[in-house]
Amino acid sequence: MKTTKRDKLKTAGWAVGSAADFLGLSAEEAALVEMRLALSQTLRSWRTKKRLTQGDLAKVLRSSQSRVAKMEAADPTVSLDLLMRSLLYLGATPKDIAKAIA
Amino acid sequence: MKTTKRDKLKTAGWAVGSAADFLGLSAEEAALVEMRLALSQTLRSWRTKKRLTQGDLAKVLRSSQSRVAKMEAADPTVSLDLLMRSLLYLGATPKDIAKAIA
DNA sequence: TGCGGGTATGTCAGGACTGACATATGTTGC
DNA sequence: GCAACATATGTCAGTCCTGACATACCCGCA
Repeated sequence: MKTTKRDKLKTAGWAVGSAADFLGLSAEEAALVEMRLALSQTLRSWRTKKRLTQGDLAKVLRSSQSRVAKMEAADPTVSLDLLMRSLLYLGATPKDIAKAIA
Repeated sequence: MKTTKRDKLKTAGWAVGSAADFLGLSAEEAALVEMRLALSQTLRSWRTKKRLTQGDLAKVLRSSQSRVAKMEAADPTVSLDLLMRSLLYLGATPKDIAKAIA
């Protein structure tokens, strides 16, 4: 979790669209980060809309509360795979996911 | 590579839209498979449009020809992460990716 | 103030993914 | 037929991701 502070800094005070490139990130890496961010926010909004706690969602996913927290924090250790799988298990469709990252 | 035959079977004779659920896959798993399929096809079409060989693309990605082949075959051992990263490095945007999976 | 439910952060063993290599299977032009 | 090139398939050691646990932080409430 060594990049946590940077990430918090990054997501803290900035508009979503402009996030994630004032460090030495290539365009591709920046796009990846923004996608991770977009998906994590979408995940949280779907979860809260369903009035589930992170623990509840963890049970659905057969994962753990801490991992859900990391997903929603767009922690660098969570993959896009996991984020997408989680959204699908929350009832989102590929279309919803597409809308989130577009 | 133990599920190779199933995958080949799966992708071989069927229309794209209907693929990937005539085995015991949950809706979520099926959606995941279809996304992998859609991305792999998109990857191939972007690569060929640019007239690159799998080897060329591998060099861009700092990967190997065999992995590129597996990506385009939607091999179960390639992650959505890798597919997306590859598309981005081919010049695709998140919007393009969204369009592919929608 | 202290409690209780919810969320965040750090860590780690084990499993999944990756790049690389070897090799097989096309495919094209001679 | 056979090179030369492109793509496919199998395998494996090293790396990264995952779930789980521990623990800290944050409220709202009594």
